[in-house]
Order: sequence, then C-alpha cells, then structure tokens
Amino acid sequence: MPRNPEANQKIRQERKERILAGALELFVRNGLSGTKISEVARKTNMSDGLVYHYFSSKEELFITLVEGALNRIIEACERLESMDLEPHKQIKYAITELVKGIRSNPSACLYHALVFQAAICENIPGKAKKNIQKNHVKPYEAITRIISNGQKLGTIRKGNPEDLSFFFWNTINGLAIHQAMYGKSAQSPQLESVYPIFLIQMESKSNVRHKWIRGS
Amino acid sequence: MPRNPEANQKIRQERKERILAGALELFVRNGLSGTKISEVARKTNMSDGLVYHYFSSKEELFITLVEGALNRIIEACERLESMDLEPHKQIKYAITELVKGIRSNPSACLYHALVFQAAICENIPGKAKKNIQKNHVKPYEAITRIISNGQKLGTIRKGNPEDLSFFFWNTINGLAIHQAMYGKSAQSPQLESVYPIFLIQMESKSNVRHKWIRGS
DNA sequence: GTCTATATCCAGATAGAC
DNA sequence: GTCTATCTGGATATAGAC
Repeated sequence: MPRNPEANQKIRQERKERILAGALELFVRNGLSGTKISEVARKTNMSDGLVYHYFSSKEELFITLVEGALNRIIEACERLESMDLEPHKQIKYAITELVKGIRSNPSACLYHALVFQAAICENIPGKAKKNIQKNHVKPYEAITRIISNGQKLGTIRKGNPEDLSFFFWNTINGLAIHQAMYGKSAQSPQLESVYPIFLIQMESKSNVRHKWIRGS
Repeated sequence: MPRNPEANQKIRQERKERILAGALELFVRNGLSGTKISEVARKTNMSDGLVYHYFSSKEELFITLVEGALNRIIEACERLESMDLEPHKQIKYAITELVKGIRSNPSACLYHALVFQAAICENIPGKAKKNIQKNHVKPYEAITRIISNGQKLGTIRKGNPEDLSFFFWNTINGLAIHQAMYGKSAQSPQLESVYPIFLIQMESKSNVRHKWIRGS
C-alpha cells in the first residue's frame, strides 16, 4: 500500500491504543517498576523498539494511563452531579453504573485499580503524582456533596458524609480490584444488594437510559 | 566487648527486626520490584552488604514479611472464633480491635496493606504467592462463618455471608491503606460508627480485656 | 512503520578486608 | 558483625537497517 497519511494515522491510533491497553493490565498486576517494556511488547505482539516509537518512555505510558483513568472517573462524577435527580437516586445510579461497568467492561475495573494503586505508590513519575494529588480527591468530594444534600433532605442515612464517601469508594475500588484479580471466574460479591442497605433509604427501582461513563 | 554468643544473638535479632520493619514500609509504598535493597539499607542505617548478611535476597525478605503478616491475621481470626462470645459480639470485637490496631500501631496497618498488595501482584516470589493463595482466604472464611452463625441466631443482618465478609475485609483493608498513606495527619474515617450500622444489630457497648492480636 | 543490534546504566548479589 | 569494592545480569532506551 502506498503512503497514505490517513491510513498511517489510523495505524498510529490503533497501535497506541493496543499498547495502552496491554500496559494498563500489566501495570495493575505488576506495578510500575515491576512492568517491563519487553512484556508490554510481547503482550501486544510488537517489538520493543516499536513501543518506544509510540511512547518515549515507560513513564510516559504510565502518565498517559493515569491521566486517562482520572479523567474518566472525574468526568463521570461531573455528569452525575449535573443530573437532575434527587441525591439518593444519584447515589443509587452511581452504584448501579459503576458496578455494571466493573462487571461488564474489563478495562473499567483496571482503570479503577490503576488509580488506586498509583495513589498508594510513592515512586511514580512526578507528573502522575501531581495529577493524582490534585485530582484523586475529586470523586470523594463529589460523593460527599451528594450525600450531604441527601442528608439535608432526609433521604440518605445519617453519618459523617466524608466517612460515608470514603466507604463508598473504598468498596468500589475493592470490587474493581477483586474483579481485576479474579475476573469472571470467581463469583463476585453482589454489592448492589449491600449498598442500598447501608447507604441510602430503600426506594423502588428505576430505569435509566443514557450512559454515565463514556467509553464503556 | 569480647565475643559473647549471647550478645551476638541479641544483635542479630535486633538487626533482623530493624531490616524487616524498614522493608515492610518500603514494600507497601513502592511494591516489591520498586523497592531497592540500597533504600532498605539507608533507611535502617546499614550498608547494603549488611542487609545481605541477614537476608540472602530481597525475595527472602519479602517472603518473610508476607508470612508474618498472614500468620498475624490468621492467628487473630482463630483466637476470635475460639472466643466464647455470641457471633455479633465477635464481629463487634473484631472491628473494634482491628480499627484500634490500625490506628495506634503503625506496623499493623502496614501488614494489612502488604498482604492486600501482595495478593494483587502477579510477579511476587513463588513461595509468597503460594502462601497467599493458600492462606489469604482464611480470614474471609472465618468472618463468613461468624456471620452465618449470627444470621441463624437472628442477631446479624440478612445478606449473603460471603459478600458481607468481602465487604468487611475490604473496608478494613481500605482503612489500613488509607492510614498507611496519610498516617495520623489526615483525619481518618470513623468506621466504628459505620460498621455496626450495616453489619450487626445494635447492642450496648461492652469492655473487653485481653488482646486479640499479638504484638500490637 | 517496523525490526534487530547495541550502548548504557543501575540494582541485585558476592568477596574479602577490617 | 560490618563495610567497601566489585562482578554481573538485565532493563531502558537508542541507532540505524529495511
């Protein structure tokens, strides 16, 4: 095939995505320094050199993934808060969609797990670290606000909103990591049934149409 | 000081413990492959060579720590189950003691975090991996049994016992990691108040005398 | 755009002096 | 028991051919 700038662009895009997808899984399973570029290459059926053709370093790869993961979650929270729903329904919606995403979309749980891991880790690239420091509290704050609102309306259970939010994300992250580790093989906890019990007052089920998190 | 086998033994013991303590923190923060022996040495004011004098490899160090952490938790569970308490009081006791340990004892939360991290990680030494595979479900099973018992007696809330156990440990681990990351600086979630609400029926507070987890 | 070969560096581990 | 000097393997990253 002759030089075709457009086709080249397509290839570049596809390669980048394949590399990112492969690296995401390896980073989650083995950590930043435990992941070798050669593994990423083998996993994506490329040569080491080709990976470096698309990403200048292992760190850049990591930074890109962390940024993507954070954006994904933060944007979802913004969309959630801008929805015209009562607070307790927002919580219910968030739980439903998050759990659904984690269950059905393999990369969704990897994104959650990556951010969680990166937040723990000390020796990650400065750029990723700053990004995390600046942004990883946003989802916590969003849920805290929603819970506060719900408590004022009397539709969400009592308790320190920050603690409940911590509790909320803690469980989501735990589920994501559990799913990332054992996948579909193990039976996964039925958190849908647990959440409403402790967090919100019960109410009848409602159907929601549009997607909350993009790209699932 | 002349050769004194007894004093030597003391020194050996003290050195080993210092190395283990330093490595524990680094492993939790940076992962296995992200932790360098030179860092462990610097942190404990020893030379690289001296660390190798006490532990033949970085992996041995890691294996030792994982084993210790698992034992700590598993023994605590055995002690818990052998206690002559009603199930819901066993749960209450476990929560109280675990949270107390995580809050007051810096190394307690590191142990929890280490096992959690090691369970996620793919590229850990085979011996540690087998140990984890064989043992890390035990605490889950113990809590599952207690919850089952409590449900039969009607003192613990309904729900799949395995899910509730997952939920239980998930939150404990989350708290431990949170504490390991931010320490006392950040205000830590008041999980004592959250737990009883979702897990067990309320009952009056009771004082317990003896230690549940050794070495705290 | 893709591959192979290779330079470079760094961390794990050892040897031997004190 | 402790340190310094050193060997060695392996991983990051680059150069250049196709």
